[in-house]
Amino acid sequence: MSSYSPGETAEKTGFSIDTLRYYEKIGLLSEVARNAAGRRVFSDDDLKWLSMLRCLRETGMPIAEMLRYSELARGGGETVEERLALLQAHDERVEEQIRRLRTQQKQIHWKIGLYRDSLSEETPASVPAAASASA
Amino acid sequence: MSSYSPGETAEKTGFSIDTLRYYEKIGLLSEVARNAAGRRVFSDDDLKWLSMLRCLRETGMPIAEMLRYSELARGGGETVEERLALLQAHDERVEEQIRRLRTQQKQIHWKIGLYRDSLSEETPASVPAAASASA
DNA sequence: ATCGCACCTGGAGCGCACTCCAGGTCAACG
DNA sequence: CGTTGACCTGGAGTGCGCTCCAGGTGCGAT
Repeated sequence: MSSYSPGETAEKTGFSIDTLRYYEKIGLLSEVARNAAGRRVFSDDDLKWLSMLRCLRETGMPIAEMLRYSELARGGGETVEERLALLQAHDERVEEQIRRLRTQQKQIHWKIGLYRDSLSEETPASVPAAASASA
Repeated sequence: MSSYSPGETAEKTGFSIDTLRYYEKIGLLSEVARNAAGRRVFSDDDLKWLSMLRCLRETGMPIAEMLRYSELARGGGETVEERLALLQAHDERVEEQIRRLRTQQKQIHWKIGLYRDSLSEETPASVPAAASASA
């Protein structure tokens, strides 16, 4: 197997058909092949590329930068250094993102702790041990 | 000290003055105090609340849900359970977010590795050992 | 007195990343 | 031969979260 209808591609990549068309239109996807009827035919390479796009997208890379990356990727071997630099910069942002999430998660955990405490202080007189018994 | 001008507040919280006004308008900030001239005067409590909002926002909680949380917070002690549940649910999403980022980061690292390899294969004839020597 | 400045208001505008729509084509199925 | 369904196009619309703007006010410094 090596070619996929738009529907299959949407299903496999998690992008909607509309998004696939949109990505092609703005140049993230460089001229997808067509069959006799003018319908898109995605290749295995397209799927691989889409999976890379998905990864970049979900880690928060803006479309403009993915576009830059796509252009480089089309540019052949001379652009490898620049692509490397771009990915490394992005990787650092992802790292930073994770660090921040963890820091903020601590704040959330602390708040959750406060709420837990305030709930356990509230029980003494009110409920005669209704719900929540053992762990 | 215990009261802050809009400008100070913006500086300390990282929200723009416009955003502070917007948050008050939509109800994330419940009637900020005013001085004689009608200008906002933020309290220490406001700053604490804003820091919580910032934390939720940056971990990806949509405004609609922060709104729900704000309403609960205004609702007094009876809403503690619900606030707890809300934060716990959010915490799980944050956890999931971190997991996904890490997974995707692996894909990025792998790609970076490919680029590194393809660069080191390119050197043999060209450069006579210019940059990058040890380590 | 008047200037500059930080702030006020209501409402319009923006950037991003899609998402939806109307109207049309083609292939296959009954 | 008619209908269905997946797909096509260009372009308009959407949702989110701000951000900007015009026009105005009050206060301290010159």
